[in-house]
Amino acid sequence: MKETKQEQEKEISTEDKIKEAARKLFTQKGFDAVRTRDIAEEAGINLALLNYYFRSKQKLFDIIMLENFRKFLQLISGKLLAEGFTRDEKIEKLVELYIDMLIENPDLPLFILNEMRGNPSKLAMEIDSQTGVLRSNFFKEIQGDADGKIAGMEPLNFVANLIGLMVYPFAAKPILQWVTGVNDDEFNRIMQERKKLVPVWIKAIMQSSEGGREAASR
Amino acid sequence: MKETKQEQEKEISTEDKIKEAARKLFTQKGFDAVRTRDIAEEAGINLALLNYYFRSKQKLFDIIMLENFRKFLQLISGKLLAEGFTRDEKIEKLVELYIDMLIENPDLPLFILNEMRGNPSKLAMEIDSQTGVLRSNFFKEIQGDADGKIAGMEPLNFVANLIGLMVYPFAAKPILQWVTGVNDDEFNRIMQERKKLVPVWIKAIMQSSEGGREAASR
DNA sequence: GTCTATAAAGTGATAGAC
DNA sequence: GTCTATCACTTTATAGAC
Repeated sequence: MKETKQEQEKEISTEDKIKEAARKLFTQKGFDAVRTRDIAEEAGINLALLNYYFRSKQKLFDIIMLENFRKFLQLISGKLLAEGFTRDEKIEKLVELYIDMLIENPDLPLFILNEMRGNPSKLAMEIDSQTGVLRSNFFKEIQGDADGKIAGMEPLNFVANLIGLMVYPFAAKPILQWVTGVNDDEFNRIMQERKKLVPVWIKAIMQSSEGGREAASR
Repeated sequence: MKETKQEQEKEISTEDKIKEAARKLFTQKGFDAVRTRDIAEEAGINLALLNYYFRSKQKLFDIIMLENFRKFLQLISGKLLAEGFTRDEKIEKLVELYIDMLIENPDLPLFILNEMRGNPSKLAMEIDSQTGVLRSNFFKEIQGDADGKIAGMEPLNFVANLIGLMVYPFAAKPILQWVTGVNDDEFNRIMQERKKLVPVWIKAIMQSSEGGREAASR
């Protein structure tokens, strides 16, 4: 019989089918815009099964949300930053890992930005405990100056610039494609190039900010 | 009688009260997350009046959406760019105007990003005709090179970097505040400073990208 | 585990009195 | 113009048969 373990080509449990359908839709459209019926249809199962496996739409969403946050934060909190690399090397590796992840998950940035808008503190604590990232970790690893600044910049500016240069093109992908007429393949090619470019730009920004204090560093 | 034109302190028409309540809620939370009842309550009026003045929730949303887009695009399409300024001057003025606008309307970026995700082309054409911005205008004014690049960069990279450095801190405001522990006042102070910093950073980025082709421009 | 049928609550919109 | 009451429909969630 063809009833063994691989019926057609992939054997996915019903629970996972629902979860994957939910991940896709929730990440793309957010909690309110998705109906449980959409998820059931996308998963190819009956509506009642959703409540059988996950107690409610909200609980299913919470699971997806936590996993999405973890995916987004694990790179920042990763051991990478703790190894023996220089600051520039840390930035180079972080950018490469991050942009690769973003090419695979282009909807993640907007999802995160939207979720953080609503419940920053409530979510944040949950995430902190789940991922083990104390929010100061990132800074310790990236080396602040004696006055708490990074290369002469406000920490907020440094983080905003670094994360923004990585994340913003993905959050604004439709706008940028509309403005520039770039198609999906070209977009991904440009993002690949940005893996090398963003670290260069970040260094240029840091040098322009450091300029005022120490005339020559080498 | 106290029934003249200024009863308590401000005389706002019911229609405008509804519109302002709708603008606030729609811009903050998006179409799906807002109930018509929320708008009515926020406006301090009855639910039925919403449908009396605006035929439906959707029509009310469309009005807000168009106004939000116009606010976001008018600076890019403004006459500023067409005056006799140099490229650097154009960037300086654009950044200053933009960040001032964003400080006044911090929810605008996320709203725009979310709306553009769904219906880029449909919306885009509507906007184009409403605002009179052909999407190429911005590039003409900002001076591309002979090969279509801007200071040696892909146009998409130039736009993403420029807009991203202005917009991203506002889109990610809660995250950045959580990570850095910065309060609202400090955040706004840093954004004020960014009006001067972003142009400097953009120039640093352009120089690092131009480096490969022309050794010295001055 | 999976389905159909339906309950229970929410939500946009309108009718009609004032 | 503004209100109350209510309709019509959607949506989440569950009960119960198989």
